[in-house]
Amino acid sequence: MSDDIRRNMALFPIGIVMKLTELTARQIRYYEQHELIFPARTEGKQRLFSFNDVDRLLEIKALIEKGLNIAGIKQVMSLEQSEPVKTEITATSEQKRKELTDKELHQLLKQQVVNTGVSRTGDNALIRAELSRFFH
DNA sequence: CTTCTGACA
DNA sequence: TGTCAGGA
Repeated sequence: MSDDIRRNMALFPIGIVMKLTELTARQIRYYEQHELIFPARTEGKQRLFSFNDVDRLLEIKALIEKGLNIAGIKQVMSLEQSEPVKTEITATSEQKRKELTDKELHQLLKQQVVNTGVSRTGDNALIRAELSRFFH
């Protein structure tokens, strides 16, 4: 797995990352404070980002744009790297939902969040209800 | 010139 | 989140 070291190899300063991710330095530093990313540091305290860090930032950016806050992103990202639960349960019904385990529910939430996005005005009842249960 | 931390008119 | 300060 020598490719892993390449991906986690700290290479670029925040300036490059800003252009690569379209995020402001403020946001990048903010996300780091909230442990969404952990860039390496030079002796002079300069942040050095790896390819993986950039990928994470892009995911974070996508989730932010879908209306999630730090808490929501943390959970969505920390859970299952894989996604066994397919679209079959996308249209979960009330009854079937009660049978789901918390793990499955989380995966389902991630899918819906990633595919649908969270409505800040609250028009998606199902997602709304579950988000309040897990993200609040 | 670029980045860093802390703070808030 | 933006932005400015003051230092590295």
